[in-house]
Amino acid sequence: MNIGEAARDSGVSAKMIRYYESIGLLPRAERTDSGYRLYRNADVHTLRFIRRARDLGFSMEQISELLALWREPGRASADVKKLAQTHIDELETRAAQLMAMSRTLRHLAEHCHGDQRPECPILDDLAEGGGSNQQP
Amino acid sequence: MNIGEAARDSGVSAKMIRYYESIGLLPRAERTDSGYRLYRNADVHTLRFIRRARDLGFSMEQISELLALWREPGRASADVKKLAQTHIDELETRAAQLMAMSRTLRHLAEHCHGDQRPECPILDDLAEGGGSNQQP
DNA sequence: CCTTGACCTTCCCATCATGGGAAGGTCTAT
DNA sequence: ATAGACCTTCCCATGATGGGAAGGTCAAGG
Repeated sequence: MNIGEAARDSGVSAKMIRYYESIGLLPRAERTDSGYRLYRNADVHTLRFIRRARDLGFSMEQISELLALWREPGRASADVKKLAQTHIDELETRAAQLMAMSRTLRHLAEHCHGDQRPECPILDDLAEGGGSNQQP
Repeated sequence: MNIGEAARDSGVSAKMIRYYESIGLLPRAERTDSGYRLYRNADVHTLRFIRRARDLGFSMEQISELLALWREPGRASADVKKLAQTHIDELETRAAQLMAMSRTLRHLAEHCHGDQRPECPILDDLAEGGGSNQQP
């Protein structure tokens, strides 16, 4: 099948398929005589793997490692789990940072009248810097 | 003062100060005869405002609006609050997405032995796609 | 046989906020 | 006068993705 069909079947855009090939995440695709890339069902399978890993927030580099482990029959599940755990920790760290920002902002917004008057603790905090809001 | 001192005093790198000027977030700085940018305490104040807003995750565009409101004595606090609320919602949405990814991955990792054996539910899920994990 | 439209190719540009670094000018203290 | 710290502008890179242009290919229908 051509790249368009592979894209539709996998949920990965044709643009991204080419990009993944260009950065070496995917092997160079076979080509027709006229230069069109050719894909088989196994390739679509791989593309779906990549899309799901992206949906779980893995970086391209991590996905590259996941693909290598996936293709290696003798892998140790410990290696996969370690990779996953690293990513879980990162996701939770990032989520915690966002929540901390949100919490700070919510506290400020609570005390903002939100009417026609100009007084606003949100701007006051930004201007005067009530101190760091990123707790140690 | 020169840009380096303004950078140290505000916590915004010299590189970023020039960038903010280039995108119009800051007015063009005064210059010495030899072309050096000149800053006053009020400018450092503004830079700190920007840095704090960045620390709270606001985008440059939002910061631009916040600065405009800050400088406008007749602003309505409602406008500030609305901007903040939009951002709070976005932060919480993003945090929730990260947490959803983390939760899915944690569940998969729980069932992964994490030893020398190759069987691994994490890879299985990526390969077979236990279905969407992003709830509707 | 030729046209049309859908598809493919490569190449370049843009995002967002930030940093790195090069090449070259300026300032200050010795 | 010279060293060293500082400044200037300009270009490039990030990560993952999309947009779009210019041009080649293919299948179907007249």
